[in-house]
Order: sequence, then C-alpha cells, then structure tokens
Amino acid sequence: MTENYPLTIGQLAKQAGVHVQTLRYYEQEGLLVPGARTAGGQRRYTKAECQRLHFIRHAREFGFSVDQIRELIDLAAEGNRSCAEIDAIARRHREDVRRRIRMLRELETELDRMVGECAGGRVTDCRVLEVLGDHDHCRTDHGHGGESS
Amino acid sequence: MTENYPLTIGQLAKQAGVHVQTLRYYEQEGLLVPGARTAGGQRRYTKAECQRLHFIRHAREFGFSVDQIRELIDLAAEGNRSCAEIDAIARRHREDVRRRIRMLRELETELDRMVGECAGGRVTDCRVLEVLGDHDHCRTDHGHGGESS
DNA sequence: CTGTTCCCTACAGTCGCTGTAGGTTCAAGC
DNA sequence: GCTTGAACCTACAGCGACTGTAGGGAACAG
Repeated sequence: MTENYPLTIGQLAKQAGVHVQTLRYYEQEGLLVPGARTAGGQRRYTKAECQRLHFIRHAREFGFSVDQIRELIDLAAEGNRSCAEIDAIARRHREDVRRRIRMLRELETELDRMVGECAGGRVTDCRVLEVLGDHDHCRTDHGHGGESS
Repeated sequence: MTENYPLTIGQLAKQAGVHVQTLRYYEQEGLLVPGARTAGGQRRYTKAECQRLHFIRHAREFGFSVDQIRELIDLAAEGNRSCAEIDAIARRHREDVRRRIRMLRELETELDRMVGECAGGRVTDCRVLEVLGDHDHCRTDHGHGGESS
C-alpha cells in the first residue's frame, strides 16, 4: 500500500489483482461506486473505496454471492444494529458450502468406483460408460434432483 | 418404463424429470437429436433415444460437462477402440472434483471460525465483517487466485 | 368444428465475470 | 502548444447449462 491516492481504475485493479472490467462490473452492481471522477469522466478511487474492494474480493473468495455482499455492505452501513442478520447470512452460506461438500464427496466415491474398475479393455465393455448408462450401478443416491454447479 | 414409443417431447421430459426446453437444448448441442418428426414438425423419440437421455442425465449428475458428454458419446460410438480415453476423461473429472472438495473444506473451516466467534453484538464489532475485511484474520490461504463456482 | 393441450421457433435472462469495438482523456516528451 | 501512446470511456456480446417468455401451429377429444 505505497500508492498515492486517489487511484485510477487501472492502479486499483492491479493492486487488488482483478481486471479493470471487474471493477466496472462491481460499480454497475452497486458494490463499489467511486465518489469522484475527473473532468474528463475517468474514475478516481479513495483509500476507503480501495478498502471496500478488498472486503468485496475477500467475501467473493469466501464464496459469497454479489447479492449477499451487497446485503452485507448495506447492513454494515447501519453500524448500530445487532449483527444477527449478518451472522444469519454467514450461517446460511456455511450450510450451503457443507451441502456442496457432501454432494461432491458422494460424487467422488462413485467416480472412484467407476475409474477403479475400468480394466482398460475395449469401449464396448467400458465400466465408465456402463455406470453412466445405468443408475442401478450406483450405491449412493447422488442426484436425481441434485445440485450441479 | 411402461410408455409406448415413440414419445413426444413432453412425455420424455416427464419420464426423465427434465424440462422440455432442456431436451431442445440438448438437441441444439448435438447430444440428443430425435431421428423422426411428425408431418407437422413435432419431435418423436424412440426407446434408444430415451436411453441416451438417461445416459446424459446421469453423466450430468456426475458433474460431467455437456462437452465432456458429447466426447463420451462420440467415443462410445466407435465401440471397438480402447477405452483409455474414456478412462482419462473420468480421471480428469475426478481430479477436478477432488480439487473442489479441498477448496470448499478450507472455506468451511474459515466460515466455522467466523461464525463461531460472532458474539451477537453490534454490527460495528461484528466478527464476520471483521474477518471479511482483513485477510490477516485467516489461517488458511484460501483464494487469492481461487476457484469460485 | 371447436376447444384445449401440447408443441413449435426464436430470443432474452440467469451469474460473475471476460473480451471486444470504437472512441476519448491523460501525462509525458519535444 | 503539440504529438504520441497508454490508459481510460461506453456499450455490447459471450461463457455454461439451462430457464422463461412471446407468438404462433399441431394434435386430438367431443
């Protein structure tokens, strides 16, 4: 943080390790609107705005959606309230992460069985295709109303 | 499977538990093109086409992409070859699943610490916001070039 | 022949960016 | 002051795997 403020969009992008277009996208989504522009219309970011970007990026790395982050920012702005809602968002998100882990684990188990039993013969006898073609091969009830993503 | 063939798109969709539009999408992507249409232009699906749909759905539940599935179908069509390529696709996919599990586990750990330490006070003291605002709070080096999705 | 239900094509929207086209502004060097 | 080149601007299309909508045609029962 040896930068001198305000920063241009390119400087901020570089500092935060994101693309310039990402910053314009965050602005469009209402997450990070620079308070000032030059006479010619170019964006200039203050230190506070840079800190907000770090918050946003960090929350994204935690897997929070842009909508959730907007909500967190709005709640944070009313600093005097109980943080119960913020806690609730984080807990819901954790449940979501846990659910995804569970499904991926089941998937991994099935893929292990599938790959392990492929003897490397001809395609017509391929275990992988066989398993994919018939749900009865599966032990766990992955999917049939599942997640993806 | 007490249906009488050929099936209309709606009957097939219902049987397979997918939307009618999804079938049209699979056709557009070259995964499942019905061999016949009525004089009026409506799609009719044979039993073999229904079985292919089950293969496709099952592969999707395993997290294979539409591109990967097209590749699997193409390889399966040349039934006489070695199934090494099919095995390779499955193994690569398994690696991908494992990588995603690892990242989600790290995320879960951080969310646990975050949520666990929120005392339920005022927003200005909220542990969740604090952690999100400062990467130094994290033990694991999740992200900073991470996965998402 | 009418009515209802299903089907058709074509296109826009989802999410979180990324990439492109075509034009403008800024800062540095002369 | 003038020129150059990099960085900036807006607006829009594309990704993946669907989902939803609009406006119309086909199939079938009564």
